[in-house]
Amino acid sequence: MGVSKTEIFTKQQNEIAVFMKAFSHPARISILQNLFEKDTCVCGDLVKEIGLAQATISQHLKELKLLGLIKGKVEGTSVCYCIDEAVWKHMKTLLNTFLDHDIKNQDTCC
Amino acid sequence: MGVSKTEIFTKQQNEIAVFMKAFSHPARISILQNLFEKDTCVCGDLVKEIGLAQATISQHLKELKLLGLIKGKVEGTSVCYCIDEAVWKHMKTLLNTFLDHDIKNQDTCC
DNA sequence: TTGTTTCATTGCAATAATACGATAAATATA
DNA sequence: TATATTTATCGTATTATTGCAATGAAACAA
Repeated sequence: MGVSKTEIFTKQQNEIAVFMKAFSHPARISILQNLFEKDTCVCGDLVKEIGLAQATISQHLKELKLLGLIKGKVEGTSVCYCIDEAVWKHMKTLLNTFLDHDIKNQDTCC
Repeated sequence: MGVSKTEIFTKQQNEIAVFMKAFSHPARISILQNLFEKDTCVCGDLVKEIGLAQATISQHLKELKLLGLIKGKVEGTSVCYCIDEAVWKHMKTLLNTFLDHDIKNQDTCC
């Protein structure tokens, strides 16, 4: 994309953007929803469930794992993925500081 | 990025991803925070405040406007941008249906 | 009218993201 | 050991995103 100038923004602004980017693709939304609903902990199940190539799902899982939102446990030849509760809570708190702003000056402008 | 296969996901999953993408760049986070804090309603103020080129800020504003999150009112030679409260609320409700999941099976797996 | 200010658009270069086939790596099974 | 199963990684084609200089367009001021 051309380099984002992260250095001119605050740590918090960059961190919010990074989490939001993790959620900016419907495949990753679907993966996380599946993990919440359980049963489909395993990579292969997600591939069947979602309908993208195995390599693609694996790549999306890697991104979520890199951010810490999910963790994987090897079980034989398959891998079980789960949400990391602590990171998820941290993320939610962070995003809410941004989303829960009050809208002022609704009358004085626009 | 290669084409995202939006057709294999639900309407809701795609809509969540679209809003998240709007927030996936620190410049757009900063713009919205500025609009919340008011004073810097005007495009030129945002350019000074944030420190990206005028063309770049204008482009980010366009994306947010296209999504409906902000609206602009021409005032002479300048343009005043504000949050669209209704769209913002809709977005928050939508994102919370995703973010507010309960984490089950924390014991049975991973 | 002429110049000034402010914002949007265009065009381009650089880089990131998406998707998938092919293949490697690791474990289980016969 | 040989084969099958499952996941990760590599390579690559395609498309999207970021950023900015240059230029337009619109409103204002002199």
